[in-house]
Amino acid sequence: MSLATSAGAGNSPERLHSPRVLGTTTADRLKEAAIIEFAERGFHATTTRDIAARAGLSPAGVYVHFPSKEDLLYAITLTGHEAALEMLQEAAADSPTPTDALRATVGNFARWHAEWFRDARVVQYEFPHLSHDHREHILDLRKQINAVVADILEAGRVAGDFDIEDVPATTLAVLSMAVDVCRWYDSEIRRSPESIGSSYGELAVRLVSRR
Amino acid sequence: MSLATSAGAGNSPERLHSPRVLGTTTADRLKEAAIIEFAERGFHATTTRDIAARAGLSPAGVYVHFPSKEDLLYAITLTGHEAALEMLQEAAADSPTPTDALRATVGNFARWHAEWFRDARVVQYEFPHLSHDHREHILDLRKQINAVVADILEAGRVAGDFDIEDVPATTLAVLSMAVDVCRWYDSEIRRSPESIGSSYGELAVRLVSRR
DNA sequence: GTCTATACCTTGATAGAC
DNA sequence: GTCTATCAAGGTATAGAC
Repeated sequence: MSLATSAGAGNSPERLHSPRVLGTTTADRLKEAAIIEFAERGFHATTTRDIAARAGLSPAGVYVHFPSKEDLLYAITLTGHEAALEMLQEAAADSPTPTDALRATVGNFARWHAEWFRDARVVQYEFPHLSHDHREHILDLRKQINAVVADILEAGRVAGDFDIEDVPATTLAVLSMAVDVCRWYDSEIRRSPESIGSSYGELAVRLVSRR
Repeated sequence: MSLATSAGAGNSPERLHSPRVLGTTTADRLKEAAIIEFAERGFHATTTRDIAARAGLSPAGVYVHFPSKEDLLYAITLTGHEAALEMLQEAAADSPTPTDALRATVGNFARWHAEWFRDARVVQYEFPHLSHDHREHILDLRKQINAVVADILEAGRVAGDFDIEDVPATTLAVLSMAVDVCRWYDSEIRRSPESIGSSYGELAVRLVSRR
């Protein structure tokens, strides 16, 4: 599945890039289990016994695949950030104008935060609980994510399409809208991730377009 | 200090309603200490020993004032939600038009999430870790907070000032922008809470105004 | 209301058999 | 690679003196 198809429209029926490969190996099953537990109760409230039980292993079985609980969090966080960044870069590359690029990136970003809300919660809320070195590495990916949108806003401002006072501040506000989706979205919500994505894409365009 | 003065302008130098009374009693000192610890490391990662030490008490001293760690979280969460709701209601009441009301409420809400970012993080991120009964009660306050903004958007839509397709969805998006401020704001950030508030107020107006 | 001392439990992680 | 058994540390909360 190529993102190219969904990037422009923002409402294609196929799922976005999965932030993980599903259940292929035992390590993947452990990541799956840990995502569900971390998202539900937080990193520190989750025990390695919870994770092992959900993955169908004994408590000791976890440590064959990950040296510590924090390494498991890091693996999940890394995969999640890489998936999100890749998705944004593809969406930006496939868009002919800054307006299209903004709609596609913010729309897909919001959609991703709904579709993979458990992964997103771990990515966004458990990030501060990484070890120092792991956090530094992830921070680099976060800056790249920010830069994708900042570059679009700056290009649109220079081209005269956008009316923006402060590009970094507006980047933050626009990403905030999308990130916060994972806080309130869950499986009970009636609206589809595609619908959320397309409306957030439009909101972002509205927020910056010259009138 | 009345909020009436800051509600309209959104950039007055006085601080917004404190979500707590500072250091008056031992219970307040414990709340202060717990806010710092919960905001920094999360509810479950914080030990009652951490809180007691920061408040200058022995580990056992906490239980004279709060029956459990969760009750301490509830007390903080309740005060925080009440302060935020009161602030929004005053800001809305002091505004003559829907546009002014939206600018004032969203602006002050964003400003509050910067100025009291530690309190806000506890309010927003530790909410799921409350006990069932406590969570239900807080949920009621959250619905009232939502309603303040939803009512403003609906009034502006009916009056023809705003161009909104879906009022509940737009309410969510606008509040999301402001709530997410507490995720990235901290004492290192150069921008003042007042400046954040006034620019987020403008962004909200831009997002819904008929052009 | 605050302390010291401690009960009792759960935790992350390891040892060693299979 | 998975298990059972277990450790050492640290957790929340309580008892009882002052």
